[in-house]
Amino acid sequence: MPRPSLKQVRREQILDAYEICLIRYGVEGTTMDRVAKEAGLARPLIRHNVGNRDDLLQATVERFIERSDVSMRQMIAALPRTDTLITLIDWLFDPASSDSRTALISAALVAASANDPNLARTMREWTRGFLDYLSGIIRGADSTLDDKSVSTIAAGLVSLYFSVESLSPVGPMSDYRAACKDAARRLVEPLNV
Amino acid sequence: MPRPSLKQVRREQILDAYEICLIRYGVEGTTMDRVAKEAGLARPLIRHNVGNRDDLLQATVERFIERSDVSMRQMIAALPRTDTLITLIDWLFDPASSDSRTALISAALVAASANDPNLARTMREWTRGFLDYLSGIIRGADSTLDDKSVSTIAAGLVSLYFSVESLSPVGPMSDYRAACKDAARRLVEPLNV
DNA sequence: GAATAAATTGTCGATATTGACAATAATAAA
DNA sequence: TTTATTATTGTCAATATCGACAATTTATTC
Repeated sequence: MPRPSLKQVRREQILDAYEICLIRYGVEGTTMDRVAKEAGLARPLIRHNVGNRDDLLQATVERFIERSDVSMRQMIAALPRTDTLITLIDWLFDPASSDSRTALISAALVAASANDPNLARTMREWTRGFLDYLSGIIRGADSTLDDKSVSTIAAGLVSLYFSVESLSPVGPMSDYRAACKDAARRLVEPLNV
Repeated sequence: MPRPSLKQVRREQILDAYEICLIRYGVEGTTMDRVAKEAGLARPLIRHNVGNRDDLLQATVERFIERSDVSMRQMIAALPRTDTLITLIDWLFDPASSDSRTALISAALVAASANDPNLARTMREWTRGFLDYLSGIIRGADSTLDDKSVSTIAAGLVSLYFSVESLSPVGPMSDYRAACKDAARRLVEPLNV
């Protein structure tokens, strides 16, 4: 009887646009008009389908965490049992398979955490979760490693990866990327891969 | 005869305030009112002493580059001849001596580079300069190193350092900081310090 | 104390942004 | 074809922000 609801479609469409603005203008610089224009929708539709500014941010954060969780599990499932870490490093630092979106969104959210204690807590937990995922991978690749070594390698890989991707707004820096990949390899070199 | 000029004092005061806003709200989220309130001055004084929005950004970028250049040279001059890299790592990752301002400002400027090709070029050059400084330190610490190793270590240290400092808005993560410091040590471990 | 040049304050119009509500158009089922 | 429900558009007032200029105050020098 009713007209079919597009709310879910529109919602994704709007959150996609919000993410792009988030990367380009940051949390405080993202206006409803910019989101609307980016989404190709009228501004009242933003409100109709998602809500006001705060609702947009909250919905984006929730979707971001949900998605990064899913893609992390998928990546873990797709990793081979041998040469696990070498393959992981290839994926993380290959310019073709690289996806700077996650890093750029997290950078914007971390920056905005300075004014938003709740967001700060969320992003702190998200970071810990990311490190935990990586720790699991490393432990699985070399079960003889002690805990300290595991967290050291995990922190090193995360840092190198996010540094490279976060720099993408300034344009391609392929030599820096290659150097970071090499540094990552050196970190895992002494291990039993 | 004329009233003594406070232009230089006010200018520094205003640029300091702008930097704080830049870290908190980003380039697009920093308004003249926020800068004025942060500086404790009336808004027209911002215009009188520095200029409009664009002038503020440009002046801040120039001062940022100038300052980071000076502090980099000072740090190089202050480094000891023995245990150079170990000392450097201690400085970079000691929470007491750490200064997240540089990293947070550069993060904000890099993010804003997505809309501003000129800024992108500037920040790309600044990053290269930062890497070059570090390469020089590393080469000075171990003159037997080949070029590739030097740039690998430099990229690794820069990545680890900026990752740690850029995370500061979410609050202290002392274990992550310690893990990154340990990763940095592992990178320089095989060297003749 | 008067003159001069700068700092400081006051105020304006133009535009941007938000939140909210009303009105209209569209689509599927009965 | 009517009806119900939703999408979409239109419009409004309140506020925020910017750029600009005029008016006033202040401090130094003569």
